Amino acid sequence: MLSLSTCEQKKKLMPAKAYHHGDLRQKIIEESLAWIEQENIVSLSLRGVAKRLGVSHNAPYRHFPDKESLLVAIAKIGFSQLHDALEQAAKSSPNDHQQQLENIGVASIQYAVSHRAYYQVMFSDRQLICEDHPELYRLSQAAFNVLLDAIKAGQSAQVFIFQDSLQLARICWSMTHGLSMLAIDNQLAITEEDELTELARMATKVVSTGLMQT
Amino acid sequence: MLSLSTCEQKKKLMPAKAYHHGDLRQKIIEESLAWIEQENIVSLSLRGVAKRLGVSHNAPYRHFPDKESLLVAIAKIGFSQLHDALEQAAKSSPNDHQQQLENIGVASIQYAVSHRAYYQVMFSDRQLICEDHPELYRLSQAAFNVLLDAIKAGQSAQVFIFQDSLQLARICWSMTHGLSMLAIDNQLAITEEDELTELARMATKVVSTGLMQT
DNA sequence: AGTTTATGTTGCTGCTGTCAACATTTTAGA
DNA sequence: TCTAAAATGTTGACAGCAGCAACATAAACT
Repeated sequence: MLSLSTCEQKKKLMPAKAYHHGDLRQKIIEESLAWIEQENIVSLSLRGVAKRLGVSHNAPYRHFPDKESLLVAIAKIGFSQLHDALEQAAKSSPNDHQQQLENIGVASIQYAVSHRAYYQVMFSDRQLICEDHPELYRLSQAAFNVLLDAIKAGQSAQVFIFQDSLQLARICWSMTHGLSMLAIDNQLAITEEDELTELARMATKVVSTGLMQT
Repeated sequence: MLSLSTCEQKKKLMPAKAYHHGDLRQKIIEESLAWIEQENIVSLSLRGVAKRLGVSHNAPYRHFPDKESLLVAIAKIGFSQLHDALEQAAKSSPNDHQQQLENIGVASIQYAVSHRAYYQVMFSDRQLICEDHPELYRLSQAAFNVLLDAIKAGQSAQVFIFQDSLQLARICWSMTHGLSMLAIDNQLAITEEDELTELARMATKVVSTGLMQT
C-alpha cells in the first residue's frame, strides 16, 4: 500500500526510483529505523547506514540533502501511520464517546511502542515539528485532529465537559505521549506487552472519566 | 564569596575545588545548561563548552570521564531539585488529597518549563536512567515516590480509587511528563507562561477527577 | 625542599556531517 | 539511434566531535 502512493511519483521530480542500487532511498529509511531499534537514535549516522547498505558514505546525499531531511521523511511516514491508526480506532464505538476516546488513546500508545523507532524520530529532541517543515507539521496536526474531533463530538453529545476542546485534547495527547515515551525509554519497568496494554487501558479510562460530565 | 564556601571542602576527595581555573567543574555544568537553552541538547559538545570557557578542549575530561558523566551529573541535580519542588507542593493542602495531587502535578510541570535545560537532560533520549547509574536512578525514584505517596495517602483516606497505586502514579507521571515535553518542544503553541499554568491546572484536575472514588 | 596529586594543554586517532569534483548509468530529445 | 542531460554513485577533502596518551604546571602534603 505504501508503494501505491509512490506510483503517483512516476515522473521525474521525485528521486525515489532505483537506478544503480535497489531503491536506495527506501533502503536508507528502513536501515535507519533498524539502526534506531538495534542501537539508539543518538548514534544514528548517515555514514553508518551507508556502510551497512554497502554504498559509499555520500550516496545518501543523492536522496536526502542532509540528515535532518531523512529524519523528517521518516517522521512524515510515522505521523501518517499514526493518523491511520487513530482513524481506525475512532471508527470503533461510534456511539460510545467515552469508549471511543479510550480506544484512540490506547491505539496511540500501541502505535508508539510497536513502532518505537518511528515514534522516537517523530518526537526526537531535534525539534522537527516546526515552521521549517510545514508538511510534517500538517501531518502531525492531522493525527492530533482525530483526537480533537472525538472530543468535540463527545461534547456535542453532552458526554464530555464543556471546556475548551483544544485544551482537553492537549491533555489527552499529553498523557498518551508521556506514557509512550516512558514506555519506549524503559522507564516503566514493564516487560510484558500485555501489561503495558493494561496500563494504557487504565490510563485512558482515568483521563476519559475525568472528562465526563458529572 | 564562592571561594569561601570552597574553603570548607578542604580535603582531597572533592574534585570541585578551583586550582587554575575557578571551579571549572561547576562552570562546565552551568555553561552546558546555558548551551542547551540557547542552542539545543543535540548540539551540546564538550569541546564547544570548553571553548566558551576559554580552556583547552580536554580540560573537561579532568572533571568528567566522558560526556555521559556530565549529563548524569546534571540530571542528578535536576532530579534533586524536582524532588524538592514536589515535596514542597506535597506539603500544601495536606488535608485535601485531590488538591494535593493537583499541586504536585502543577509543580512538576512548572519545574520542567522553568528548568527546561535540566529537564531535557533528565529525560534525554540517551537512556541515562538505568542500572548503569544507580544513584541517578535512586534520585529519580525519590521524586517519583513523592507522587506515589500522595496517591497512597489519598487511597487510605478513601478519596482515590483502589487500583494499584503504582500504576495510578505512573498515569499521573505520564501526563505531567508528556505535557512538560510538549511544552518544552514548543508543540503546544502556547507562548504565555500563565496560559501554560492554566493548562497544567486543568490537566491535573482532569486526571485527579478521574482518580476520585465515585 | 621534594614528592605526590590535581589540574590543564598539546597532539593524535577515528568517527561524523557535508561540500566539491568526478564517474557512471539511465532517461530524454534530436 | 545517437547524444545531451539528468539522476545516481564514488572519491577526496575539511572541520567539528569524543576520547586517549603524553606532557606541563600548580597546589598540597610530607
